[in-house]
Amino acid sequence: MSEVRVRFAPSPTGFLHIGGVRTALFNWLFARQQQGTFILRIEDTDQSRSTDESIQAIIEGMKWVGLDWDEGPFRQTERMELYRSHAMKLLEAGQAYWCVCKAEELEARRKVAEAKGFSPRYDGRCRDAQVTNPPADAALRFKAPQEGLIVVDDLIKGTITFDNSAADDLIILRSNGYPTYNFSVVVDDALMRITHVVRGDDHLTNTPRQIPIFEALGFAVPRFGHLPMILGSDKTRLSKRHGATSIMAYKDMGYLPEAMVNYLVRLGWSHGDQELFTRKELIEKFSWNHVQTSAAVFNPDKLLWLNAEYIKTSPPSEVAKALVPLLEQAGLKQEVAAVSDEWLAQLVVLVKERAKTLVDMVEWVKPYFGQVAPLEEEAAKKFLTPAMAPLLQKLVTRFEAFPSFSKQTWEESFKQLVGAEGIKMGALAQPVRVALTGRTASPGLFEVMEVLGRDRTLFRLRTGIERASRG
RNA sequence: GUCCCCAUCGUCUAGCCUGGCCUAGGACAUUGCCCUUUCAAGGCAGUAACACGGGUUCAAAUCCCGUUGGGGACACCA
Repeated sequence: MSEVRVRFAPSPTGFLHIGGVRTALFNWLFARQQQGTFILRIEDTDQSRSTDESIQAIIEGMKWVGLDWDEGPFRQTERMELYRSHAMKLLEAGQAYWCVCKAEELEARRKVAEAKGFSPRYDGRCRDAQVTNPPADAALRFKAPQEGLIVVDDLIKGTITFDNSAADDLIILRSNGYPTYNFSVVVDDALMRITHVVRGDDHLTNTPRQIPIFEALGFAVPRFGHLPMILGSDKTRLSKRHGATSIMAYKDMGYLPEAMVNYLVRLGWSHGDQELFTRKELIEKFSWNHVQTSAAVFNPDKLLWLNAEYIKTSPPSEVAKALVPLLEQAGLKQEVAAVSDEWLAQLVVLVKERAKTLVDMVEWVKPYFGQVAPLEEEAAKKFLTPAMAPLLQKLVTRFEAFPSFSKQTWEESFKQLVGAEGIKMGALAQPVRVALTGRTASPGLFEVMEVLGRDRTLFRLRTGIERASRG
């Protein structure tokens, strides 16, 4: 049994796309399950579109979702000699030939063919021309087989058959000496001893182009697996117009990496009715034959629900840690510095079933920093009325009698007052809520008091009374 | 146009390979009710799908063929 070696091979032409993350994820899961090797390879042979910032974005994104690689990142532009020498091997073996057709000519001929209703493939003009003294700007073409069948046993889609009569003589070395995608992948996948090439569905038709190159080079052909695409709500390929597609955009919107992983893996893979998976479970349970064969529509609602689940069930201290940078961004840098990690975790517990994202959570958590409750004008106007002042004063007097805060005793005392006054719970609770949090919606009152502590609770109640007296 | 892939609730999916247990299950969303000091969360209930047409079979969501519909690929992009 040979060791499993898989790779994720993005091209650095933008941010890391969530579709890319999903592809990486399936590869990573398989590698971890099989105790194989996961390789990160940057396909940057298109020097006009590749950027260093994109490479950084890929690395940053991979790290954020916790997909660690065992080898790499390799950059194809650092491996040019390898592609050239293998291309020369094909030339010497008579399996490749120089093509002197100009790019513009090819373009024009393709258009003519298309207009006549023919397949827009290369017409093979230079195939038998035997160009032995190529000009500097000649391109090298692979002599693709013209008959026979290529049968691929796809890990996900099963047996797929392609007819070689439709095969094209691909350019493998451009006139500028750079290899093309279909050639550099083959050389790299072979040299890196990749055992399973798992990539997006959009590469399916590249497979019959690549297999003959593996064979011509004398390399073992790996297994292939083609993941279905992710679609937008209108069932077209997911793009910016459907919303955020960059993985880091989701970080910024307050999503947890574990939620992203869980969502992305369930989009196209299932394990019975299970919805929530730990990473360990994912590694254990992952299997190719439960990967869906059809494309899936990206559903932001379900992602949001999952994120809320993870906010509720993740260790509060970890959620707090992820929350801190967002609090700082929201202008609470000093306030955050003044409190303990434990208190922050307590704060997370207080609001965690109300916040669906960390960005939400920032809003929920704001009222609990600082001495004074930031009163919402409308709330204050409605509940902190002169008529309420005496009642609130009675409550404060009761609370002041307790030397320290106790949820149980304070709650009992509160209810006794409500009973004695013959009013409804809400009649007292809402004004108190506004005094304590400045808002009409908050977590349970006594949980709020607990987080605030005795002193601040009393302080905010007294401030509330002042406001109420003023009207 | 040519080639390839795909087809279960609005969406993600279970079931399909190895036909009967399917009166088609779960989840998100949605609707109603319950809980309740507010807002959530939670609980319960409801609406909602095998694309269509032929076969094969005692029996088809499951196997076969066709139609339709969707997606992808056809570059000196990856």
